[in-house]
Amino acid sequence: MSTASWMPSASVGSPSQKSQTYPRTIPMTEPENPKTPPVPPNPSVKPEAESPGRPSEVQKSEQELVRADKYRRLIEAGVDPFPHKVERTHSVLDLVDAYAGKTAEELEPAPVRTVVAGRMMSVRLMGKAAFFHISDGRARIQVYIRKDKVGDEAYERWKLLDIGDILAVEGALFKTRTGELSVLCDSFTFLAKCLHPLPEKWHGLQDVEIRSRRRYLDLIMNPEVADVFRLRSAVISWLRRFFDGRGYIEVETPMMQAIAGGAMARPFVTHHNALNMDLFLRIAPELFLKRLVVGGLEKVYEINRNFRNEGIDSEHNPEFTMLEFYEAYRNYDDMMEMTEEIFCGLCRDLLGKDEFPYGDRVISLKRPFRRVKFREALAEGSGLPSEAFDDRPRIIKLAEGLAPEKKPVTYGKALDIIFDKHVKEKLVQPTFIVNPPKEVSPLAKSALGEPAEAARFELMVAGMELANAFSELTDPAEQKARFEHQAEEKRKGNDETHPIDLDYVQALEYGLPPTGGEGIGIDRLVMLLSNRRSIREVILFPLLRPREDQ
RNA sequence: GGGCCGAUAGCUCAGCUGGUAGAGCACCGCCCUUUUAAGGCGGGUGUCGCGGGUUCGAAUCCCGCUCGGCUCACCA
Repeated sequence: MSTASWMPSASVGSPSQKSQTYPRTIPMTEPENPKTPPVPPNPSVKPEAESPGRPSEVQKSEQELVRADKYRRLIEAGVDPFPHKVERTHSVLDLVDAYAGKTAEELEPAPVRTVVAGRMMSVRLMGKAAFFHISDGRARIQVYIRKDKVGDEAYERWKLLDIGDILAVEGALFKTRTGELSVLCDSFTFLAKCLHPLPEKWHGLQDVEIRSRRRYLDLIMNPEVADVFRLRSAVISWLRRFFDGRGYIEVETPMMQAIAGGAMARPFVTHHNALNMDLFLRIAPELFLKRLVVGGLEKVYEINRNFRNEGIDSEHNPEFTMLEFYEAYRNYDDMMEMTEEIFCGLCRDLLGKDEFPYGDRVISLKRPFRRVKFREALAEGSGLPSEAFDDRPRIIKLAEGLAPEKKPVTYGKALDIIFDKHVKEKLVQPTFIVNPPKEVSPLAKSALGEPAEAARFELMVAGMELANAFSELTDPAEQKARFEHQAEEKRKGNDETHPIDLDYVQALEYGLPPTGGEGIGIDRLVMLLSNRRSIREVILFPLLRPREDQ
């Protein structure tokens, strides 16, 4: 939303003019605007507070008109509408942490003076005095304002504030009769007007759509939402410390790529005008990171966005954050060790325990995690005997029955389908699914002694795939053959294939040392640790269709 | 993209087989100087998501659309 046209310009509120009468009537009706809605019949609202001029030409509600009018009266009373700064002595959290535990007797002899600022979240007005709470997002504190303390003029001006307004309060700390830490207000400073009513104090903001579209409102009303994003930030900095401490370097590889490789997914297409070429937003950084390992950067990691042009649901957002890391002279067994260290370390350091709830289950992150071969997991989850998986036509037929729209179904793909349908959701406790079929892993080495299997694992927790790692395929000829096989699959109508990247093959021809690589989906990791069932709860601004009225 | 469900006051929600919309909070007026979901008295502030249709009459029934949720497909 652009700046509201009815807002006073900066000069209007400048200090030199602050004692003058506000020179403009507010709000201004644009005379040529025939859509200006009729004035609602409300005798309590002054006529000049009506006829809104919001750029969107959306009619203001009664409460918005009241707020706009109070704001105008504040400015007319000489209040700077946009002050530059306020010197706080404490954050709200500072005060609560330091003094909430003190008794009235401890506070009284030497009252602590404070200047504290926040958003007014509730008001209890009692004639010549009032209590209200202010919040700065991390904590809230009560303020007691008395007419005989601040003076008649200031008290009347305070009454022009609404729930949602931001102000600074100066005064001394005390405890009320009921024992609540409070600030006895000597004076206050207006800092920002909230021109819209806030959601209800008791139920708050529930509407999932509004919570995502106007995340700021969600954050104002639902403090636990901010906790999720603080946790997300802590997860990412923990991971950076982890890798930095092990001699990894953090790198950034292209977001815009001529060939969208490193995974099998549909990319977004964009266009470069000067080069007159289409480019793809990356679906994975993998092939670039391994080029760096070829170049001698033996330990690299990247935490960044990937973009996949696929469906949206509670586990998928078109842009999502991925950690990928590669270490030379390692294999996937080493990556399994590291994965355990990462998950258990995060849990221990950020949650302070090795168990936590997820939905109606308790997830227990204790080393070592269970390790199950892909085929054994299939047998376990599907109820079929292990030998049944040697009967290839039978397995393909079974998979075709489970997912009739997926053609052609190869043996490897059939195993994948059965896994997704029968096994995945049963894997609640952390489980490494080891050695999936090679043909769905075109960038991984074959498992030692098992040519049909990939030297790869996926970590499943709470039915979600949290990590995916393998011993990287380093043989350029083999890699080229795998790419060509993918292209052949594509010609057969399989749209889940990896594109040929001959430049990457050339990099391999210079020699990629044995390398272990892994990807961890940050969004899902945060979902897990914060007990959120939807990816939209851990992404500040998830993709939504735009709305005209927003 | 398919199926199911939803959209009513600023917010959270009621509203039956069709008869011109209600509650709590918020808001407005009055009273109230230690309240805390403050309290008392008075006031409903609405394009019932949008557009058609049926009907004497539609929030309600039918059709189309928009946005969202769940789910299936796709994907991580």
